[in-house]
Amino acid sequence: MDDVAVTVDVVLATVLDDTLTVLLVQRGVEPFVGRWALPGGFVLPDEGLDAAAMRELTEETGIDIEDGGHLEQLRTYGAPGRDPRGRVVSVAYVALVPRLPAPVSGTDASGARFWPVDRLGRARLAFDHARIVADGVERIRAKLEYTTLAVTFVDEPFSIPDLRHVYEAVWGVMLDPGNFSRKVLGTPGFVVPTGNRAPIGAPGGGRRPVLYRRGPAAALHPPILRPA
Amino acid sequence: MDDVAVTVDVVLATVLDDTLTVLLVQRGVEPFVGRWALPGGFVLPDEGLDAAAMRELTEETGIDIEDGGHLEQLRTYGAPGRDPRGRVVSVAYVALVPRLPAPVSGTDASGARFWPVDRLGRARLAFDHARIVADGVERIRAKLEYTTLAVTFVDEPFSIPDLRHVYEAVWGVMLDPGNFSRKVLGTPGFVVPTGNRAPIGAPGGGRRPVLYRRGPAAALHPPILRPA
DNA sequence: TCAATAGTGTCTGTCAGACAGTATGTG
DNA sequence: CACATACTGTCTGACAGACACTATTGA
Repeated sequence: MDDVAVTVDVVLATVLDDTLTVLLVQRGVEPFVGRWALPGGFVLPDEGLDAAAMRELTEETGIDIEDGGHLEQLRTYGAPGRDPRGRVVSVAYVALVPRLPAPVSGTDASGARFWPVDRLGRARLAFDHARIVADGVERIRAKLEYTTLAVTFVDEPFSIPDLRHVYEAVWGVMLDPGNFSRKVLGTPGFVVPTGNRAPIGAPGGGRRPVLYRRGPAAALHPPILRPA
Repeated sequence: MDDVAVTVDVVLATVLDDTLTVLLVQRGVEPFVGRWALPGGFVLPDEGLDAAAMRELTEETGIDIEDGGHLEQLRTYGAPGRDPRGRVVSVAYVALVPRLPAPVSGTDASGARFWPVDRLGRARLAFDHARIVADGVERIRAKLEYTTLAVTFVDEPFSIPDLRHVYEAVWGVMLDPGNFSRKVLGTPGFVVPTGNRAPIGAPGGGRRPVLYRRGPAAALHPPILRPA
């Protein structure tokens, strides 16, 4: 009755070069040697699921979710046959972090890099990880609508246009700068002003935007909806 | 590494007497003998998670989700110590069904009944099932906003006021009959008219409402939002 | 100077909610 | 008749999206 193994897998997402990307590791062991996969691994006997997700992420990539990041459970994948080694049930997580130092490979992985989510057709992911990534990306896109999670993708301090670039990258659309600015500033607790403006010398010219930090609000009322 | 057991637990909800209720079974075996708990049990070695949820529901209560019901994964609970028998990770599900025949007790359960969700303080649920029920109820309340799931709570054919009573029961609020009717009929594919009206002889008098069946639409654009 | 960007003002169409008014049923 | 319920009409305030306009910067 308990020859079932439980693993965690993490869809770690960030915005790089105005593109939504997820972290994949190249597998160094069987099965699927050399293929790209989500960071993850077996849950230890006395370890909570969230703790396991954070530990595996650190072990395989050197990334610590604690500083400014966000981690939440996505869903659980348990179809028989999804892992050739036997019955493996995987609890998937989604993690969001600001721009990062380059990930480090861990013991079980021979490489790690961020992949743009719209270039994943090339990656030939191991197991059912393509499906898990797709579900995770959709979760992220949906959550930007009615939560303030977008701020976990930017470093402080940030400007309203920085935040807009996050929405544009994640949703793959262009938003009206004026309407977006009004919307964010009209939501109490979304961002708090620092009193400063961006330093002189930014490329392209233009008025220097006001800088903000993350606010205390978590939910968004009213939501910022994706264009139809 | 795999002395972890995987179970499924099901929050089966229905609307009875204009009240949202969930099905609980009284445990007949240790641990927590005599306490109320969610129907559920161990996943079999070659069984998918969804299939396990349906099987356990039928075994413990005699209820088959197939006819007109809805089943979806809720989330996974895996804190160490949540089950005194050892490490047990539980994949929780939410199920919605129309009014039902009385549930039958199964082998592992000495009783089964529907509990109104606002009377669960009395029930002293086993394990962490109080938390799971709370999460499931919140999922249901949220999903009524932007999906057509409410129709899975009513028998066909049904009237717009029937559907409104579902929303009122689940959300615990009163809705404006006129605005609700306009909203539902203005959403293509939510309901399809049968051409009939409710039979003469309903209690309370009043104009006979038009009867409908479930429509093909799953999502709701725009959503029906809970009042603030 | 021109080009680019930040942010405000303003208008318009859509929609939610309040509520009046009409149609149709029971007692 | 009185009364209850179903449903339509209509108004108002909030908001999204389009877009003009001003302010501020680099080249």
